[in-house]
Amino acid sequence: MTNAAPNERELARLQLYQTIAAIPEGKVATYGQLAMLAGQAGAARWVGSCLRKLPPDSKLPWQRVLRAGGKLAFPENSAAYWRQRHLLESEGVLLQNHKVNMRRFQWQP
DNA sequence: ACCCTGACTATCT
DNA sequence: GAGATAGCCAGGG
Repeated sequence: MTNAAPNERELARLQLYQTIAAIPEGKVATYGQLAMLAGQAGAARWVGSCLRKLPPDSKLPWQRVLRAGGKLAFPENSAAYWRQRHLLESEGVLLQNHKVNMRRFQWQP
């Protein structure tokens, strides 16, 4: 370890993973929401970077993480978009006009 | 230390 | 309601 200070950052990352794992099937959360729950309010982009680093075989329900407006974070023409969309729909999270109705599907811990 | 990038957001046209 | 803009945090070159 190069850091003398105890890694606040890594601790937050673990808490982030833990929080994401707690999102129930059929519900979704936003990047900003998760950042706040992980004690890193305002760090929505940090959440995204953490998810991007996840290994392909991760058990984490990354598909339940959406943008604030209910849209997926990927462009609609990308493979990742449809991968995530199919996963969500198989859990009962439906999309209308390329976005999820947050009023209905957002997780509220 | 500086600059750029990104699985982000809120606000204003 | 769809773009453009400006904040935002953390990483990496």
